[in-house]
Amino acid sequence: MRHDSVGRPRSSSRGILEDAALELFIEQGYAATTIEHITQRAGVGRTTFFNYFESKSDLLWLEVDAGIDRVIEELKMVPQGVPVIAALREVLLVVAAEFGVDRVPLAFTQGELIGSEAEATASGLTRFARRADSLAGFLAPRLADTQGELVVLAAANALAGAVSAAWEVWARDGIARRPLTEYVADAVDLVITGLGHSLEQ
Amino acid sequence: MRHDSVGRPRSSSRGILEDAALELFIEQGYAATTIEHITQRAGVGRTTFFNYFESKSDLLWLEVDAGIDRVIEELKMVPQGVPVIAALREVLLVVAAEFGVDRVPLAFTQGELIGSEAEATASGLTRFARRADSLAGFLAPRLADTQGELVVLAAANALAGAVSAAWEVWARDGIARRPLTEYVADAVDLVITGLGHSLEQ
DNA sequence: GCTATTGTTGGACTCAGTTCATTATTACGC
DNA sequence: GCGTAATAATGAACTGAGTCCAACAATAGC
Repeated sequence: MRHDSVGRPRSSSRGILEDAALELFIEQGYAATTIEHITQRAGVGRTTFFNYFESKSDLLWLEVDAGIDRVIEELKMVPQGVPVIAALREVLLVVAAEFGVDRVPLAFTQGELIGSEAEATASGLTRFARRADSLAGFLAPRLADTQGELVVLAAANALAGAVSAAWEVWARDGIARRPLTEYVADAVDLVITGLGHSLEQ
Repeated sequence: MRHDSVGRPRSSSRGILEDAALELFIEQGYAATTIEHITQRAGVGRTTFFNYFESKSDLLWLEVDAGIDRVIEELKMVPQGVPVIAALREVLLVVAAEFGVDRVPLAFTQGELIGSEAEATASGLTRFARRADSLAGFLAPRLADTQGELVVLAAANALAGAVSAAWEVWARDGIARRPLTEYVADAVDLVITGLGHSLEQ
């Protein structure tokens, strides 16, 4: 069988587990649903769950994880010598354009059902970290000549924060939401052009 | 209530637990230390631990938590009408100045000992979230007239990301570290003046 | 068909974190 | 001092996530 980039098996069990989990989350909420429930409904053994997901909360962030994967892919293809920030912005927008209303993360749409707010926050932040890491990995070699570690990390964190805010507001805007691209553009440009410039004077 | 060896009463076990935990983390690492170990060494019942801390990982972030508390306090005292971003920057620098080399979070100094990298990341990100929330709480009422939710959240997240990067690099710089204020100033200014301005052309 | 690879499984385990009713300690009014 | 109300400490029993591992099943390639 084939494996994806994270090294996890890819077969039909994954989709079955996702479907079972979604049903149960809607029926009884996230907190009340145990991994055992999910695997029982999916008709597989409990251990199998951990072949496909690292934790229960992974199920809430499938789309965000996919988005981050795509950003990493696209960043790999950016040629050297291109203006760094502009290229990064472009990649973030291109990937955002791939996410329509059918790809809103469960974490946001089922927010009320989750119950354990802390766990949702913590698991969401794991995505923030991965996003920040991916951006730092892109920036570091391209800025190392001129900038120190602090600048690279601060820039990566700030951009990751902006993109996270974009996803969150987009998801929360419900049926009235505009395309994700617009949210990401606004948030990222705020950081790129500067808070001082945009908000004050 | 417990008494120490001299027989003097102690109003709370919190300090004892912190000390016991620090010892054990250094002796055997974070992952290998259970809450039961900590409470045993502290001479206290296991349940008592949860009277003082929400989770084991809280012990890694005591100083960061204190810093966020201080920022929240200071932000409360900022008068209305003051330039928002400038005031915020000032508060972040003032609080950073309170943290000397004796207040480096265990999360960073004992990083190698922690073992469970994922848990350290996740617990650290909980602090990021609280920091972002505190900044958003400050910005929201002051920008609501002119700015939407996205701008407020993106700005808060970006600044929180920058400050987190500052703490991290400061902590990692080891014995050669300069004052935390300098790191925070650089990181925050990067976001305030804009990545485009600072990093490109 | 044979075999190496990859996927699935259950069982036993550790430990964080929760709940709750009970008991110790302290603070305080008198 | 004495009694009492508030607060802190405690143990016991529980839930459930996540890990480890050895056995077993399915499959692809040959």
